Amino acid sequence: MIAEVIVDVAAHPIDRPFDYAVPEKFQALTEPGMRVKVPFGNRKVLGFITTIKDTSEFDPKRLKPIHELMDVVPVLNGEMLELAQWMKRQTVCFEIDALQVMVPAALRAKYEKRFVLNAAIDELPKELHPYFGTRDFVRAQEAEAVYGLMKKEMDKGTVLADTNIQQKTGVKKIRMVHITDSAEDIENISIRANAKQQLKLQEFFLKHVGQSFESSQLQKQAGVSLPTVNALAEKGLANFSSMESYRDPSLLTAIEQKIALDLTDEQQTAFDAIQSSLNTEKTFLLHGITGSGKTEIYLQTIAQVLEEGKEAIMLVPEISLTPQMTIRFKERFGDLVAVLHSGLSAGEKYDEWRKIQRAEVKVVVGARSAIFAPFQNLGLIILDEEHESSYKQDDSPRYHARDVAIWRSQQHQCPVILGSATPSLESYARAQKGVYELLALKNRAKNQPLPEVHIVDMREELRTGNRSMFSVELAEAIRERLARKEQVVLFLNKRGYSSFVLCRDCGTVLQCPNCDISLTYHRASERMKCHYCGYDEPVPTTCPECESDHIRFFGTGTQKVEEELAKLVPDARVLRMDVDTTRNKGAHEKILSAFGEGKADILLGTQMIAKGLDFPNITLVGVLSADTTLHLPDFRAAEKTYQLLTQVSGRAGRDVLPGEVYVQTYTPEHYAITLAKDQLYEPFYEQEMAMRRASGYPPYYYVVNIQFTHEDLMTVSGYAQQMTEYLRHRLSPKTIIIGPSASLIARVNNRYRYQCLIKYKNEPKLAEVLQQLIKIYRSDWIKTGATLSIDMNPTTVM
DNA sequence: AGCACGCCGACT
DNA sequence: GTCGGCGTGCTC
Repeated sequence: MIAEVIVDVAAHPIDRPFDYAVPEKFQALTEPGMRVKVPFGNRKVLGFITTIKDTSEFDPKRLKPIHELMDVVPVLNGEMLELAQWMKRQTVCFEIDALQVMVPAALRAKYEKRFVLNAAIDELPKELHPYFGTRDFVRAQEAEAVYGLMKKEMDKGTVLADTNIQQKTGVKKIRMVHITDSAEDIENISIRANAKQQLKLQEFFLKHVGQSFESSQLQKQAGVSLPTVNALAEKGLANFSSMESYRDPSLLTAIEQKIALDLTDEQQTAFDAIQSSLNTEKTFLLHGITGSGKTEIYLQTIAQVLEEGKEAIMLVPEISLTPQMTIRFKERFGDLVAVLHSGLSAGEKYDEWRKIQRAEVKVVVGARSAIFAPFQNLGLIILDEEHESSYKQDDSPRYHARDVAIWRSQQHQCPVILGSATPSLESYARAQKGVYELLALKNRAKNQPLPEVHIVDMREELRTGNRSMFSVELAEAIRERLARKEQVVLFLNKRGYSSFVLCRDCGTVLQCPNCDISLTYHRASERMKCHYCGYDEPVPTTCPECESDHIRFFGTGTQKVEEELAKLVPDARVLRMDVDTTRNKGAHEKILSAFGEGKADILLGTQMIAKGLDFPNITLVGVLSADTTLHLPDFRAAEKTYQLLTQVSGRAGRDVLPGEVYVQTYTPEHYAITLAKDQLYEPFYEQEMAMRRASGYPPYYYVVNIQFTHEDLMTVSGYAQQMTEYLRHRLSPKTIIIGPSASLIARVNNRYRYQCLIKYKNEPKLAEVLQQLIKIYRSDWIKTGATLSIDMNPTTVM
């Protein structure tokens, strides 16, 4: 028996199956999709079995045996193994990366080098004795000081080098206490009269003869501590066992079950359309304005799917930001829901994943990677806010959850619903062409009017001498809400901005020494940090250039707004939500629920408040600067701006109170802003499509971004130039190749970055040419320390 | 990627 | 003379 294994080494020459002999003792158990420990070269690595076969092309005498099976039940099923190969082709990634991303991080390998004793300890020099202590191994890291001595022993053979492979986190075990079923024994045991605790526990035991408890529960109920339990156990009154358990991440205690709401006519039409296609592979684009009740359609469709005995995946951009979505799912489906989001620990994610694998849950709500939920009988996949860029992973494997969703829907013959108030141009174009079926919700579910949006020309404000961040109109509106005890959301479009330190004398802005980017000020730690390479340093007291002490924190960020706000409305209670205030676990939820309970008048935040905020008392939304995303050098700048403005505006007036929105901008005539005002998606779509057609970007063209990095500027620009020439010669003349040019952030971590862009409509040779390119890179450039990364269908080209 | 093998400079 | 620098070649 031979197993093909994809080993856990991400490198081009290794990116193919290696054959291993399956030892007799494993043969009955071995299956594709299991993780194995295998010898590879002179070390051991983890790998995934992809195929079992009888014969190998490889010289049978040189086949090595599988060292160990890591699983009893495969962690990946056949569908996932096939999906990994598809992802490898589609995203040009290593197969091992595709396999790893499907498995919870807790199961990924942790490698630790060790020295293992291979002789009696007294054969070793005295200096080494303390390192081994009671065990026969020592972690290499702990023995750095005696590396030379160890090496000598290794030459002698008295010490061996080994790699210990462990998964990161395992199954949580809890200790169970089983009380003996003999009341007599309990009564007759002798306990010293002054051992009060033991006597107390004895009494408890008598009341619960023969019963079992979780150790922690027993201690709580009997009012004793663990040593007391141990003492009685030693006397034979109880024994212990360990039981698998799930970690309980739920902050959502005691959720009341709720029943389905009535659908509006529009919702009903959309629901019916989906329902009649439940057993076909079909993609729906559910285009519903903000507040039109898309979630209710999701919930009822899922209910339908569950009734047919199938399972559903619900993707949300980042669930920790939308606790309300989670709550609604739990209200409707209770324990049948698993939740996967970035706020969970590795162990908690693993437990949720196991519930899915064991078919204990039927619905999973989660972020991007939840698309790999190992359901066997998938009946529906939903991507809410399908236009969100977080659905595409920005490092290898650079997959898009939407593409994976559609692939899985073909496997399972089930529909996909892409929901959005502001669909990506790609999706809407596909709907127009009939590739997806378009379902439209044009009215808000509770029939509230759309909020009234005012566009404020900040150039006018400047002309009239208002240099503050708040226009007169917005300031007035804020005061008005405060007087009416209604709530305000202020949105700072922070992209492109950050809190930096500027010298007021010479204009120097503190830069990262390794990257071409300014350092960001972190108030909590009083340090300057680089968001690209992690470099940090203390905040300087004098300017490093001119030594002036007029150097100060220039907070164009939320903190600065908060200060100005305090001057504007001193009595207002302000909650700030940004990366600084949400660093701790559960901080999002806390801030949001505090705001929901009316503990603050104003919520001030960045991108992260644009979504999911659904509170009835919010009647005013202010966008402080709409322009920051608009002028980014990216083909999606207008689309992003339109989406963001629509999303933020949608936070106002979601209940009975009407909403109002103020959008401050220096370019009030831009179509992304004027059309977002009244949520005129289709005109925006038409106009943006015309722009894309003219400039040759998606959805008219497919795009591939190829990036090179090297520590030497001339080398990398040279490679990029050669590569671009190569592509120009190999690809068809209709394909447009842009560049090479320096990336927007031209240096990160002391490495220079160049990129080139391929824009094509039809390029049958593309895959082949890219493989050739990788070959050239592999055979020559990699040796000089260059890196190459290929991003198929990038979401941004900056 | 990691690790061993292999061939040339600065130290006990 | 040896320790150790990193070039290059392989991994079922």
